[in-house]
Amino acid sequence: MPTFSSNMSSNPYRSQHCAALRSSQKGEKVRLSGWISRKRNHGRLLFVDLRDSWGITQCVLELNISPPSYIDASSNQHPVLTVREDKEDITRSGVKGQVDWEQAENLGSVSSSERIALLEDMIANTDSNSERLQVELFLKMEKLGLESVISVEGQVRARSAETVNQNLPTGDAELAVSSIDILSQAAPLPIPVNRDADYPEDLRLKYRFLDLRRESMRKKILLRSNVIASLRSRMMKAGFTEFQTPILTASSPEGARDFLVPSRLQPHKFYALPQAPQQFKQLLMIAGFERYFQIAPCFRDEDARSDRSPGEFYQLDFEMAFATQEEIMNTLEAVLSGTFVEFSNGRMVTSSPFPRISYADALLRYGTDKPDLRNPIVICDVSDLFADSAFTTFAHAVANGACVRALRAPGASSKPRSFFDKLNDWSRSEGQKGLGYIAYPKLEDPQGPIARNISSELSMALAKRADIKDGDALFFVCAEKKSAESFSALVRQRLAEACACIADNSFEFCWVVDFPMYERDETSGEIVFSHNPFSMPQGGMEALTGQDPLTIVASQYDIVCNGVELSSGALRNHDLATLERAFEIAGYSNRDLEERFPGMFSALRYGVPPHGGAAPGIERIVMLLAGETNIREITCFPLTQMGQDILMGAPSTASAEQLQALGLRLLDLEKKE
RNA sequence: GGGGGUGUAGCUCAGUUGGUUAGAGCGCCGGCCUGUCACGCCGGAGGCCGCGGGUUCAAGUCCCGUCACUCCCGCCA
Repeated sequence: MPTFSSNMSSNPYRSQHCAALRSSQKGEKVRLSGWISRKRNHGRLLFVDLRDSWGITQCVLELNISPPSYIDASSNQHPVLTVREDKEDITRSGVKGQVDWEQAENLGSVSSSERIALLEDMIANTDSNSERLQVELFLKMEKLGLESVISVEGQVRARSAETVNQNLPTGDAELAVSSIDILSQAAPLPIPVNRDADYPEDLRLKYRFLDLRRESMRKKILLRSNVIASLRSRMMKAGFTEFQTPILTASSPEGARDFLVPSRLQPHKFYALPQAPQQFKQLLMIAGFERYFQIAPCFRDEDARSDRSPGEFYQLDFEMAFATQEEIMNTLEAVLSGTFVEFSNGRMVTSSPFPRISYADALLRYGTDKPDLRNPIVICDVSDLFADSAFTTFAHAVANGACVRALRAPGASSKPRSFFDKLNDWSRSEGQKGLGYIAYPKLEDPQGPIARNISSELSMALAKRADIKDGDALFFVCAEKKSAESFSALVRQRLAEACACIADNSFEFCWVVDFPMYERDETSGEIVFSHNPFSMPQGGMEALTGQDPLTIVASQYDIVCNGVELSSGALRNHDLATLERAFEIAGYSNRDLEERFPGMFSALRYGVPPHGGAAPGIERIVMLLAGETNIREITCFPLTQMGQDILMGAPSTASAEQLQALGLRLLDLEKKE
């Protein structure tokens, strides 16, 4: 909670904020401003929870007035009005004498305007000025809708022991209101603000300014801000300088669809919004700024997912010159681990150094290049063990090039038969031939259809390789390599959930390194860049000229937390000849390179320091720390899945004048129909 | 581009095999209430059942189409 230290003695709205009230201020005169969060009206006692950016203070109004002189003071009725059925008779001037307190309980109701008129009359007939003010004040507050903005003045009171609210920092005090300024009245709310419940996405986005007033949303948005501040200060302490790079620019080498912005001064030409400041940060390296960073907005015109906004997101983009891959990784590791520890709230964070896993190992052991290490299950290859085995289904498949992967399910041997059958059915629904298993209630007593078909030596060998303990079960995925990898990743997740062995209160980091530089495009059969084309291949020019391209690995590294890829990074290919060769392998000529990346192409000829960097996604970091799986929950004003801003009405059509200025014409699609 | 989910009061939701006047909680309006903190109690208003078409004696309910939001695949460091 930030402290509020500015001197407010001259501020007309408040002398302190709503989180600061304490019983030690008893008797002090205080002015507060904020939103009416809740009201509790007891008829002659009214509580108002006043909320500002910092917290909540309970305000109290009381009606503690004696009846006016024309009322029989001995009657126990209070003077806030009830009137007779023959209310037609009642006029402002004629109230006197017609208020019949003896019969009040049997009387009908009056409209609120009548009530106010009567009260006004009563006030006029009241001798006491302070009582008149009390009634006025009470009515004024009573009428205000939730979320109206007011400024109140009053005296601080200590609450009696039994009325202290332990849930509020301000709970031992309250403000006895003596005056109210209505700054802005609120209409009835389309969505409640003072409750935490689920509301339809479109409604929340249409009234995002209300949605953001909710406590849970405030917390997440503030967390985001604090995380960014922490990242920024850690980067600066590590000697990095923040730079701004253009938003209106040319296409960058990331592979996504660009957002285009038409140029007015250059008709029929377009800017692209940056998919990442990749080229600019490399140009800054070449310009001699050796440690660059930026909380960089990035734009990619791709379809949304729950963890991926349609269009824009932020990265902690950084780059270092004269640095080795290890130095870059250590730098980022320190920043991320420090930030995660700072905001972890007691959750475990992997201690440095984070484990390093090769891309090939990751695919073997976890079936994915972004492993969730909270899951203790490790996949192992058992193709060789089954190759000449009596279990012919696997033996034949292995002979035909498939592989068999084994997954240990801790403690699953005691699960009922239906557990194994259901998993088998599921695997078929996922397009697999099945999901075989051996249950090991005791290591030397393997159970199940596969176990009956193979030698006990093989059962033991499998158990040994998979590190089976008494009570575990071992599952087998048998498929062509790529399919075996991706499916065993699903099985690994599913088994962990079934066996409840995922630690959900920790942040498990790892690095994945040695990514392949190239891969074969499955449809065209051609060799294409597997990831970032600007990465330096390990072995440099030698590797590019003397090696099968598909065996070349790049100096590229991903950092992964709980199965979420936070960032990829790389040493960049800073040598023009090597870069040209790298592109040549992927089918690009020097001319292609020069035309697509003229700035980089030119700059690489004038003295380039070896450099590299990475760019962790801000939203992914915040989502992990906030425990959210949906990016809209940590974004102030997100777009819908279809890329619309419901609140602001974007995207919208352009006027004919706007289009004309851009040299464009409206395509009249409607007329086509 | 493809597949799934949802759509009933201002909000959250219930609504049986297709069958009378579509319900509840919250909110709103009115009444009562001096220690609440999701205050409580009583009463009231509020509905194009997303939209369009179809089947039927009869549709919130079944069928077809469509729109919006959403989840996933494709796509995307």
